Amino acid sequence: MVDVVVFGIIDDLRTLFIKRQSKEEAPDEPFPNHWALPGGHVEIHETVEQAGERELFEETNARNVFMEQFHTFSGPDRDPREPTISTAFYALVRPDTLVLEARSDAKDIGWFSMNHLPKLAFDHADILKMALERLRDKALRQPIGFELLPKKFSLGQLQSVYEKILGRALDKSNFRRDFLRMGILEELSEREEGVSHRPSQLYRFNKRTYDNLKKTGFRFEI
Amino acid sequence: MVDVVVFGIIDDLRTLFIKRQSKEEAPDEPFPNHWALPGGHVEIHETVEQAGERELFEETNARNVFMEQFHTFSGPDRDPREPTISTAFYALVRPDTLVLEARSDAKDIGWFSMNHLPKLAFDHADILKMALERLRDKALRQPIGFELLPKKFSLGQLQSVYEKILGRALDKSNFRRDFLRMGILEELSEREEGVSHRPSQLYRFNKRTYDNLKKTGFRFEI
DNA sequence: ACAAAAGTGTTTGTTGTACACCCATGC
DNA sequence: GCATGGGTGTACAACAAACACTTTTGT
Repeated sequence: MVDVVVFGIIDDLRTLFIKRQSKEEAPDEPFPNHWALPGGHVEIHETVEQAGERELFEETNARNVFMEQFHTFSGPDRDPREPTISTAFYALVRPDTLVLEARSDAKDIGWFSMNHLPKLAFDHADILKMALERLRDKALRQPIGFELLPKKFSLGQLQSVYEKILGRALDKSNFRRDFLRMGILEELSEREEGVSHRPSQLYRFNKRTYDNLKKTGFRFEI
Repeated sequence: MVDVVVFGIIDDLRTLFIKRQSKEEAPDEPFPNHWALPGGHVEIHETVEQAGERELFEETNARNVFMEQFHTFSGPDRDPREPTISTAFYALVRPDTLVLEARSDAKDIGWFSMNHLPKLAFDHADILKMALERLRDKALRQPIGFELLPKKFSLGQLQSVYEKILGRALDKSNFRRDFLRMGILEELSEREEGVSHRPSQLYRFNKRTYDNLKKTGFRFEI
């Protein structure tokens, strides 16, 4: 099996859950009416990565999304029906680019803020908890903030993303200095428009430069 | 399935492999006479962690060993017989405490230095490569060097372990300063004996202090 | 003029890095 | 006395952290 923790930013950091069917709709299914992570079985010809991507696509119609395996959960009691082994992934998406769609076997689909979670099915609360830990760890060591932003963004937006992931405030001056020093941001000739304050400079992430730097032993770190 | 990469230090950093049977002994088994990682199936009542521990015990008679899950490998072509999904672990042991034992279905068992590896079965070379990456990453952020040393050790031994894990030289003065500053080493009233140079002070790792420090947000780092 | 966020500069203390050097022991 | 690894001290550069300040926009 695979389970996918989908992170996106809508005001704050949120994750995507799917509502399971009621007792009447599916008498044999455990955790009726509970919210659960998107996921499912691995097909015979697939890798677990492919299965994760497929499941995500089925729910969100999103392709080419940042996704990383982080842990495999197992044990005889995870699912009351039978022992299961499930590899868990976290994915980073931009919610505005998705087309959510509750499939036949799901009643509903929705975003939940980390501080207002519903009751979750199975051990999905544990999976979510670990996903968040890993995401935070990752954010400090690899430039993944961009995955949650549009191509063009301001340093203010970028800082905000990192603050939401890490759950703590960052110093503006230091954040900018550090990020610009790395040289992986490309300054565009565009600026923000229509805001009632000084418009911000827009940047984009230069993946090529980052990849080159990585080869030379450079280590991203916040 | 589970696979276990067992690391130990014998002169340099080595890993434990098991020799598969020959074509004559087991005509239907793939990779005859190849060396392979210890591993096997997950029993119905087990977690993958328990399966990893069991497999390790069966080969080495070692219990209570540091072991960590690091990745799940999958895909239809990993095993020529059938698609398999295997969760991989790395373990840290002290080779002198083990009782190696080639089980019925294995011809031989042995330690191999990372720079003199034999031809490996399946995708075990990939698994080993990732295990080493993860081990190095871990070594920089968590005090695991002790797992490869006896209870009592000198700072020189400790530094040597880290150098072997990381594959690069470390500055003696800085290494000592940093480690002692953390306060997780307990100075013993013993010193090294019978060496033809100044005898070294012996220490032991104080896990309780480390756990307390961790709670206060302390982060081990080299 | 004011609010609001963008953007800059500076100061202070801490840490990383690279050395040079002294110490205790066996041979 | 010499070789060997243990153990210490220091100087410089780089960096983290905290904070105050200036700039540019819309209302």
